Amino acid sequence: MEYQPRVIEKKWKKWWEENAIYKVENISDKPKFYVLDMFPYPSGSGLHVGHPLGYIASDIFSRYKRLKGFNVLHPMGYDAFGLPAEQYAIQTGVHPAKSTAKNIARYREQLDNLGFSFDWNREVQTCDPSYYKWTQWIFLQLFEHYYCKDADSAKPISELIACFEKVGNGKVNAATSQENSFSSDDWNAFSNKEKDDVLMNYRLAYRKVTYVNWCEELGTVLANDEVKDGVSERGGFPVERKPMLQWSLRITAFAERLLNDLNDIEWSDAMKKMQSNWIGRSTGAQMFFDLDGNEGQIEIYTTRPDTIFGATFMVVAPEHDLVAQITTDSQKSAVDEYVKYVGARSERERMSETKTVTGAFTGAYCLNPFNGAKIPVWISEYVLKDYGTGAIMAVPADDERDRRFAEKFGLDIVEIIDKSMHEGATIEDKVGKMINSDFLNGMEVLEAIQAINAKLVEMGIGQAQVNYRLRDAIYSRQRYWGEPFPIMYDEEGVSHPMNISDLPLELPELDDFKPASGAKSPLARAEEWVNFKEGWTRETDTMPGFAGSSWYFLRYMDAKNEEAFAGQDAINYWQDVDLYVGGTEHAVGHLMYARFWHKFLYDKGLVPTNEPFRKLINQGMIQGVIESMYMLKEKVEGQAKFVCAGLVKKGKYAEDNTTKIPVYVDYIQNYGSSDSYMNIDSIKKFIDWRPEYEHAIFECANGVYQNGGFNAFDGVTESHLITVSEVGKMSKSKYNVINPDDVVEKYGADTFRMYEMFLGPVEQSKPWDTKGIDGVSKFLRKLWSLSHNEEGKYIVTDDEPTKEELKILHTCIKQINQDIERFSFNTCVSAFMVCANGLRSGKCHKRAIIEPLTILVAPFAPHIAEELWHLLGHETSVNVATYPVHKEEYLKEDSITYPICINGKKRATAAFSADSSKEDLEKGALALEEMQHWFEGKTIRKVIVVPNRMINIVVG
RNA sequence: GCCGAAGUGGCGGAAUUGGUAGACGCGCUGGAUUCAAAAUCCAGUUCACGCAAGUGAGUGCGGGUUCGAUUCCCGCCUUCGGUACCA
Repeated sequence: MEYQPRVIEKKWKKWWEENAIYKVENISDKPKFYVLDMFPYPSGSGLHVGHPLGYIASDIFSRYKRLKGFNVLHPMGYDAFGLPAEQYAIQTGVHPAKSTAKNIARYREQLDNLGFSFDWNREVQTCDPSYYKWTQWIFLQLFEHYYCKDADSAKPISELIACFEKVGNGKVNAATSQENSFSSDDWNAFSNKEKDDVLMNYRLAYRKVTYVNWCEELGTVLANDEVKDGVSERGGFPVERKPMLQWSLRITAFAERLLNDLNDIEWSDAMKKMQSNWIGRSTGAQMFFDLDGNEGQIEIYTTRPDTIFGATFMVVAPEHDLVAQITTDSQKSAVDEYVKYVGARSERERMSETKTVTGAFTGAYCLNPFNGAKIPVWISEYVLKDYGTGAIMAVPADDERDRRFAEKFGLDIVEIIDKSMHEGATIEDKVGKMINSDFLNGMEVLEAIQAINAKLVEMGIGQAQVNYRLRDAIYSRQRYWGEPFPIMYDEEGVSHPMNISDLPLELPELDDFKPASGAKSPLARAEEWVNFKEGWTRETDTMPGFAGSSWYFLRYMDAKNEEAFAGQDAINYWQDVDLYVGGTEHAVGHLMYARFWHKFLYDKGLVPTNEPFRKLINQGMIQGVIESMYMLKEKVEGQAKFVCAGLVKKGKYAEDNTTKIPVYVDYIQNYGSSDSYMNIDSIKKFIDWRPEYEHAIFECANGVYQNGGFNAFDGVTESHLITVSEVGKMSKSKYNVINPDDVVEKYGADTFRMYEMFLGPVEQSKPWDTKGIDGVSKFLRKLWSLSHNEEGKYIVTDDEPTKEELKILHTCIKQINQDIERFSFNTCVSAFMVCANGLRSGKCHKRAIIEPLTILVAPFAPHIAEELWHLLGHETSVNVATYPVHKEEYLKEDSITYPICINGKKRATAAFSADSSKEDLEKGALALEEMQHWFEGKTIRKVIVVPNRMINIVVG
């Protein structure tokens, strides 16, 4: 028969399933290999062509590893808790569990359509109680542990309590937010509530006051990306920063290990750098400044303690606890107003708008501990409450932001470092000699830092300190669709963990998913669930998205275990993930949290490895083309009016007076290019789709279309309404989502898989374009035709292959091997094409060539490979074949064609026998007739011969 | 703003360690086949000048190192991802 992807793909999918070809056992003689994809959030718009890019790459690699003799774990599941399902529930009343299940079913169908080799027996869904039971369990483990810095390991909180009972906290070296020290007598005298509060300062999962984006009008907490310019993206309502008591995870305790262990894993330098910058380790000093005429001190952190004599003012975060206490009456209104202004600004805005300086003076002063100088205390948004101590000493002479602040508010600038010896040194460079700095004068910067740190300790007003930019992770969400906290509060408000035997704590049924009053999670509405016992309440917040995704890769190892998050035998066999494929958008979020959880489990002895993901490769995003029309903001004669982008460009209509209305890309001619446009047909399709624009006006450069008629200006019959083309995320709202099902329906899954790979390097982002797919489709037909004649008859022979045929095959084997190992799948596809073209022009139909080629192509195009494999007479799957190995002897060349260059530029080529010596090559090149005119009137200065590469003649 | 990545023909991209820039594919042009079309096959296709042989230019922009730079270094521009509650 002829190549019919629809028929053979269906057939083999069924066969694979019936024969459980992709089922993986936890016991095997073969070496293990774990290939993992970042699991998807099952969104309502379904899978688009961008999602499978990484899945195809990892599937190819998994199949390749299986053929190479590994026992490969290659699972898939769903990150199924999340905001979109909850918002959908609020809008439609459909329970998130229901819409999520529906979306998952859709995803599964779409994934199945692509011929992946997932072992679906191991599927996980984070929203499944049998899964989140263990998410809750791990949370409780975090709750019941603290971080011991001496052991550099997490330890049970019970050991800490025992220590408090005996000696208090004075000798404890732990990661903590506890500021006061207490004795064993103090501890034993504490009430339960006081003890709970103290322990919260040590637990790895703990409660503290943190800030959320609160929108009063919407009655909800907003994500940062739901806030634009201080107002909610939906509706444009004001948003304020509101303090709330929330759960956090003490990830900062693991900061040093998260940083150091990057050295042991095979991630790209870019990815490691992003993580290490996120952790942001800095060495500096903690310093205390007495307040002038006020009780207490200001604690600051600085990386440049040497610049203390240039500190002409202090800046504390507007939310800092001290602000209310130290602000003088005369400054109170200014400070209050400023605090209010900052409250309406997102953290991102505060960080990014560094050109405009804002702030307010508290009226208070503190004292320089070395010379007693009075230093004014200001507040400004550029100092963040959660970074360092939330207060800095400002040194305008040596810090860009401080200088701008000083200039704006007329504060003193005292030069303290003479950099004249260091030409080109920037303000950040730690070089130069100290001036105007009392006892530091004349020292080099690095020397001065040492000296001042010693002095701080001596005077008891500070010390050298390591600080991290990394902050503890806020773990509470005021949402319904997440894991409930297995935490109960008693009459005194003391937190108690639930018993493991009572887990999972399932979400209560609700029919209204809107937030409850007072910034409370919707769970607060489930009163019976919350007040489950007289005087006791449950935590009503739920866990964030990263909870379920921080450990899911461990669950795959033993997905059905009811006794543990995964059995120890399974974990000890699979160890860790050998290859993790996912997008860079998770660089610092998910990947950091998962590493943190893994290290915690490692400390507990529950996993054998210190790091979860040995090798990481990043897949780029496949973007969509967004096509939109300009619509005037004001209606014309009661009708919407669309205008050609050309007219906007020429200035007939101002862009400010228009909005962009996205249009289905299918309607557009030349979509994705600068001359994309809509013709009359497109406009009609658009109106069919959006009937509200039935009578709208469409003005083009050459005429106006309205009510079904085109009124041309110039006798033309075709309208050209130019549209705006942009590249961006594929999303439902942009009408540019391409469903892989449609592509598979037309070309087959094998073509789709190979085409996605052929588009370019996996790591690179690129816009989707179906146009080029024909080339890959043709390739597969060519591959088919190697074993079939024009009538579709099977024509494979047992003839001996020629030297040339063996060379083509073995070149291909070598390259595919090399390229898969370096994850260069696009060049693999090219190599296959070159091979098929070569064999076809030689009319090769020989088993000795086609059989190895079939195995080679199986990871990429598994369906056609399985069909060909069985046609070749095999009973078992091509998946259990043995991968071919190339033989160098077939690749040897008798002669090599060298480029002959003049001053590095190719001017001719010439073939020389492969065993020519350097001298022969030089002589031969110089003697070439076509080269002679390049030597005329010039001197040959040098001849560079690189064997097997090139010959370069330097003339001048 | 900060952190990270990318930029090569009309388009997607190749060039693995500093050594023939444009493999492979799309598109386009011409031809074969066909009553015609689709499909298929063959040839050509970086740009400029030239009938041609050929000559010159050329990997975002500006410099540098080198016999030789898409590749290394310095300074910019543009686009994309992240920026801690999108996932």
